[in-house]
Amino acid sequence: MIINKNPREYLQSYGIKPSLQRIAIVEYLMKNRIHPTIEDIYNALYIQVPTLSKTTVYNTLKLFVEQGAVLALVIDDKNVRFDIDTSCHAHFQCCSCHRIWDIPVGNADLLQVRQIDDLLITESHLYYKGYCKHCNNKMVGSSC
Amino acid sequence: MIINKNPREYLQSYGIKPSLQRIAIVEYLMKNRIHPTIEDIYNALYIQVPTLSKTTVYNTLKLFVEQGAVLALVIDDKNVRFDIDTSCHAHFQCCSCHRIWDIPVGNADLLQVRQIDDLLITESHLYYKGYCKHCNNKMVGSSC
DNA sequence: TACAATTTTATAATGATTATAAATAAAAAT
DNA sequence: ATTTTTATTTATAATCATTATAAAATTGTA
Repeated sequence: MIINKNPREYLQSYGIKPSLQRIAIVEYLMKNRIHPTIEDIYNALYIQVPTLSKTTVYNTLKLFVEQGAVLALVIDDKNVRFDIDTSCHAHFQCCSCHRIWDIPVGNADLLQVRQIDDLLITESHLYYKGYCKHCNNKMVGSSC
Repeated sequence: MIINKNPREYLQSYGIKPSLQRIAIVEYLMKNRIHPTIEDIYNALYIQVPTLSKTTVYNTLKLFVEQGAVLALVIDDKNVRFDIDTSCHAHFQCCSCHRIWDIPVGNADLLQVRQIDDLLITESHLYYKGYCKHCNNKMVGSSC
């Protein structure tokens, strides 16, 4: 799935009707590949979409995830993060600044959605935790 | 690290002073390899340790995780799960019944704690989501 | 225009987790 | 053994992400 597509078409390709709010949200996800929280998205958009409500952000992301247009990342125990890049890659979260980065996976075999035992697997997630360059240098306090 | 060890020695080997409550909790984790939540642990133990408080379960698990005696699993967005098996393995969570199982990893390379770019990696987690045999047969509703 | 369906919104409710500070227990010192 | 100090446990309240609910606004359609 190409991400540098116009937001409207992107939504439609996943069977999602493109409303003003939905377009603003995908657009934000396309341009800000920081694995944002609901809060991040809301804070960034309520200026340009003044009527926006946080409930709408929750509802919209739930819809996007259900339709497969966005991936929900459960890595941080504090907040769910969202990733519009649904292609095969891993993540790294810094225990100190809590930012999340994409990590390419060399051998993607382990992440291939496949049959294991009697389990029907629909998603695979690989993530690392540790300290980013900045926080490791500064020796800033942990919280993982 | 051997898990079939007596709880007291296990705690001591991680530099944790073995109190009554702490022993009850590791013992529970050793005998019930179901990746329990705080709630699960509390519900199972407050009968045999009547003074037990949920705050203690939170505090204790936090200590165990900090000392490396137990692994915190962030897979389910609802609750953190705990695993006393800190050896290299993956997990599977059923989107319907929310149970979590251990999955062996064939090639553990991806999960090896190592240096990537400028990142200092301290933990790796691989997990799958989908439907277990029981829920897939019964076609029970999702919630992932 | 009027009707129906969808989407958005504000508000309240839920529920996991953390903060706080008092109570208890254990260890050390006298 | 008794006091003093430290560590641990506990009850309670606070926080904060997420969900539920129902009303309001918007869109599509006859």
